[in-house]
Amino acid sequence: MSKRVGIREVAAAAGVSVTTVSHSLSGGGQISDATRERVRSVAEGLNYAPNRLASGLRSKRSQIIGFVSDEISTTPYAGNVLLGAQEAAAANDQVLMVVNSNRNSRIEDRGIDALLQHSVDGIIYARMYHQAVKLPAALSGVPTVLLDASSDRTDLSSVVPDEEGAALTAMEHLLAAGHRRIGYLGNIDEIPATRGRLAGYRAALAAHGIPFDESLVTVGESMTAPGRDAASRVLALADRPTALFCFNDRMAMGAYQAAHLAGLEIPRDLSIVSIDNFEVLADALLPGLTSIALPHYEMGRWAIERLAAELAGEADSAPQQIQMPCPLVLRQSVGPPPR
Amino acid sequence: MSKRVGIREVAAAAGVSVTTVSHSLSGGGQISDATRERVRSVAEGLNYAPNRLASGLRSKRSQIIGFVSDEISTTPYAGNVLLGAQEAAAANDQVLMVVNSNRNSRIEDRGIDALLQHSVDGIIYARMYHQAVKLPAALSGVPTVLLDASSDRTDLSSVVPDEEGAALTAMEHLLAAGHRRIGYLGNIDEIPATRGRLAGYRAALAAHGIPFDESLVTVGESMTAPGRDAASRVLALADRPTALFCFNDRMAMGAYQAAHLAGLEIPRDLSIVSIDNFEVLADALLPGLTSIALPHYEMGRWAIERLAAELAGEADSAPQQIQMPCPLVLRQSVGPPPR
DNA sequence: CTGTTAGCGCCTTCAT
DNA sequence: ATGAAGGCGCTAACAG
Repeated sequence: MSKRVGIREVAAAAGVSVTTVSHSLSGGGQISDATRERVRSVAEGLNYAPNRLASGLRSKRSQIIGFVSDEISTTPYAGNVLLGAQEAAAANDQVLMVVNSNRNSRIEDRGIDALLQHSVDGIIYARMYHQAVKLPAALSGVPTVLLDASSDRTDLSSVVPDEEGAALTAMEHLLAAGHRRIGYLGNIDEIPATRGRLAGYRAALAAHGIPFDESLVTVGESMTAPGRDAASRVLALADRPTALFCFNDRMAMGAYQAAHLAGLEIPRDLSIVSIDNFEVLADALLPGLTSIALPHYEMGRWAIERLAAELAGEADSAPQQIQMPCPLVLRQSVGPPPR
Repeated sequence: MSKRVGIREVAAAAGVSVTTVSHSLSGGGQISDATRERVRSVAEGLNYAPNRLASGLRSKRSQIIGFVSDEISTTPYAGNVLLGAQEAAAANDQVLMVVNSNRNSRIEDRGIDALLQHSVDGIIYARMYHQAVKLPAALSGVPTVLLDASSDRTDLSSVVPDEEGAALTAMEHLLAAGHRRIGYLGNIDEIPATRGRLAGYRAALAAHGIPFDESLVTVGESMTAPGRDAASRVLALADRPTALFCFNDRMAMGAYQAAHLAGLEIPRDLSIVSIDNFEVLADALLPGLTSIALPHYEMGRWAIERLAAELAGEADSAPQQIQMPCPLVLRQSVGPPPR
C-alpha cells in the first residue's frame, strides 16, 4: 500500500489548491471545465484514491450501508439477496457492511451498534424468509429498509414476495393443465408465507368454481421428510388428487419420494408445482421440478435503491411497502391429469 | 440518530481531559484504576459510542476487514464461510465489508479498490470452492489471507480443505463396512478437489492392498444429472461395485437416482458416501446420505484469526498454509456389502 | 498519572 | 472561478 497519495499531492501536481481538487473530483463547486478535466487527469495519473474515512468524517456520509441478516448460513438463497444488494450498492458507489445475528437479539444489537459506530448511512434489515418483525430500538432514527420482512410501521419501506400471487400463479398453471383436484402440501410455521400461500390456493380454487376440500390439504414442517409424510397421507386417499401444490421445494422433494413409494410416476400420475425455485433441488429432481421463483436478488436490489432514494431525500422518497411478483419457472413436473 | 455524544462530553462529565477518556476506554496509557472505572461508567451512562471513522483516520486502524468472494450467490454454503468469518471478526471487535465479483476480475478490482478506499485493515480473499488463484495486483502490500484458495506464494496464509484426507476418510468408512469393490464417481473440472479426492481414493485402495480398477471410475460434471449418467454406467457393469464414493452430494443424488432406475436399494444393494455434507440434500435423500463435511465455517473463522494475528504482528505471525480436516457425518447410506 | 497540543485527510464555509 | 482556513472526532506524542 505504501504511502497513498492524497488530495494535496494532486493539488501540488496540478498547480491548484486542495479546494479546487476537492470540487473538481466531487463535481461540486464552480470550477471551469478545463480545470476540472486537468485536475481529474492529474489525479488519475497519480493514482489518487480518496480516503473514505476522512471524507466520511467530514461530510457525514460514509457511503457504507449496513446489512443486518438473521441466518445467513442456513438459508441457501441468502447469497442472492446479498448479491442483489451488493451490486446495487456498488452502482451507487456504496459498500456493504454485513452483520448476522443467528436470530439472537443480543448479538443483533451488538452488530447494529458496530454498524452505527462505523457511521453507516443506512441499514438494510433483512430476514432470510418472509416474516413480520419488530424493529430493534437501536435502529430508531437510522434510515432503514426492511427486506423480506414487514412491520406495522408505515414510515418504513419494505419489500416482501407476493405470497398470495405466487400461489395463484402456481395454481393457475395446474388449472390450465386441466387439473381440478389439486392438493395443497402446506407448512405449519406461523409466518406470512403460510397464510399467503394458503390464501392463494383457496382463491385460485374459488376463481374456478372448485369447492375447497379440506381433505386435500395436509401440512407439516417445511422440510423434506415431513413433506414426504404429509404427501403420503393425501396420496393414500381413495380419491387422491391429480396434482399437488407444495409450500416449498423441500416439501416438494418429499412429495416426489412419497409418489415413488406409492408407485406413482411424475408427471404421468401426479403433477407437482412448488415455490422457491431452489435450483440445487429443482434442477436435480427427476423430472425437473416446476417451481415459482422468489425474487431474492431483486429484493436485494430494490432495498438498496429505496434506501438510496430516501437518503438522497428525493421527491419520491415517501416510504413504500411493496410485494414483489414471483415468476413461474417451468420444468417437467406438470402434465395433464391422468384420465 | 440525533447528535451522538463524543469523547469531549464524556471528558466534561467525568471532569477529566479527553486524553484521559481516550486512554481509559481503550485500555492504553497509565491511568489509575479508579479514574478508568469512573470514566467508563460515565461514558456508559452517557451512552457514549466511539466514532470509528475518526479513530480509524487517526490511528490507521479501521477495524474493518474486507471480504472478497467470487460467487456468493451460486454456492449454497457460502453463508457458512461468511458466518464463520463474521463471528470471528465480531469477537475481535472487527466488522466485515463484503464485496463479490461474480468471477469478473474487473468487478473484483473495483471492489478491492472500494475496500482500500475505506481503509480496510486486511482482506480475506475467498473462493467458494477450493481453487488455485493468482492474487490481484491491487492486493499487493495489503495483509491478505486466502480462504478456500491456494497460491504459489509462501508469504501468504491460506486455508483449504484436506481433499485427500477427506477422500481417505470416506473410503476408510466404506472399507470398514466390508466393501472391497468400490467405485468412484468423479468430476471433470480442473480444480484441486478433483486431483485430491481421486488421489485419496487410490491411496485408500492401495493401503488395503486392493488393486486400482479403472473400470470402476466414471466421471462427469459435478451435478446431479451427470452424476446420474455416470453412476448408471458403473452400475450396468456385470461385476458392479458394492459401494460408490462420490465427488460431492449433488453427484451422489444422481447416484441415488441411478440406483433407483437400476432397481437397486440403498444401502442394501449399494452403499454410498460422498463429500459436502450439504444438508439440504444429504438430510433430504432417502435414506440419509453419509457425507464428509467441508469445514466452511471453520475456514471462515481461521482466516479471520490468522489475519488478526498477522495484523497484530504476533510472534507466530509467520504465514501458514494449512489444510483443514474434514469430518465424516454419518447417516444411513452405508451398510455391509451384499453377499 | 493526567493534560496540552497537533494533526489524520478531507470538505465546507467564506472571502477573494 | 479559485483559494485560505477551520474543524469533523479521535489518538499519539510530549509535557507536566
